[in-house]
Amino acid sequence: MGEDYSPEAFEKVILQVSLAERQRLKGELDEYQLSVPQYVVLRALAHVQGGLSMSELAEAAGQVSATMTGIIDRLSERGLVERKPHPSDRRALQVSLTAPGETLLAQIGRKKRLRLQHVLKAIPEADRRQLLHLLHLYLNIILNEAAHK
Amino acid sequence: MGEDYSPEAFEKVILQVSLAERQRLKGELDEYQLSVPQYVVLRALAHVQGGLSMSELAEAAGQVSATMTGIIDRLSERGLVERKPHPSDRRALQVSLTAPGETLLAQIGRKKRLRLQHVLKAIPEADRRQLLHLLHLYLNIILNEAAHK
DNA sequence: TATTGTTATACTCTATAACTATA
DNA sequence: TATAGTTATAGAGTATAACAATA
Repeated sequence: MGEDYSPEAFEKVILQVSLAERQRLKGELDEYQLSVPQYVVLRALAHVQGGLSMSELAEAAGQVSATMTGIIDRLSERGLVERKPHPSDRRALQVSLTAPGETLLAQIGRKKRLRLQHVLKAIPEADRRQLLHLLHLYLNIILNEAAHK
Repeated sequence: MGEDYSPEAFEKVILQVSLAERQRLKGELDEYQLSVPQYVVLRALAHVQGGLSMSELAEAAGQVSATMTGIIDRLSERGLVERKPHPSDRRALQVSLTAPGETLLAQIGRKKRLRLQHVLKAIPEADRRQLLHLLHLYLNIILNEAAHK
């Protein structure tokens, strides 16, 4: 209430939220020795039957495939993901979570959920719903805009 | 309206917004050959009379001072910031924006404002105000939590 | 010819440990 | 002794260009 409403104010708070969330995520992942890009990849692979190709992963993470090679190298050295041949295209690979990868992801999810419940307790229920709704709205707009670039 | 309300849904949308915003920011900064951490530093220095010390900058950007040395090295090679001796403590420095640094920051600000106005047009005015309000609320909670760690 | 993925290369960010100059 | 900042070192992420294998 009483905030200055302007594009500048909006831009500033969005930037701060984005930076603070990433900082916090990095801190949460520290204990698992996972980087943010590695976590993004693990999440992208969750619940995807048959896995994703390297180029699909690169696309999902907003990176170039040469970058993804390195990320998957490190994740697969740790046994969290695996590269399998693509059934019909011999140029391509199918990357998927291993059992330990799924277990780790579930463990991180539980921890994040607990922490978030604690944060959300500080927001009245009606506001929580409203915030979730507006964030979806905002996300759809910026994703749509990004797609049209 | 009608979104699934749950900590999982909340966590997911916050993560997506945070990642998408950073991605977009990176894209916007590309044309100025600035990285996100460099931009964060320039912003931290804006409107700060007399500048900040290396350790204050590191604190503001959530990094260790050895990291900040490199970031400031690159920004000052480009003439966007400068290191001056601290007036009373001969161990410390005062880092501040140069005139070109201020000009560049203002230029980026104009561009970001134009783009954001375009995005915000897609959100009804009442929702914009509400979203801004709720983002401030959320930001205060997570910053507060981070400070108590 | 075009696409999939990797390798080679170069640069930025990141942290830790060791160091210097000063407080 | 403690603090401010840098250097040395190592590793991760990032992009571009060149490449091999396959489509």
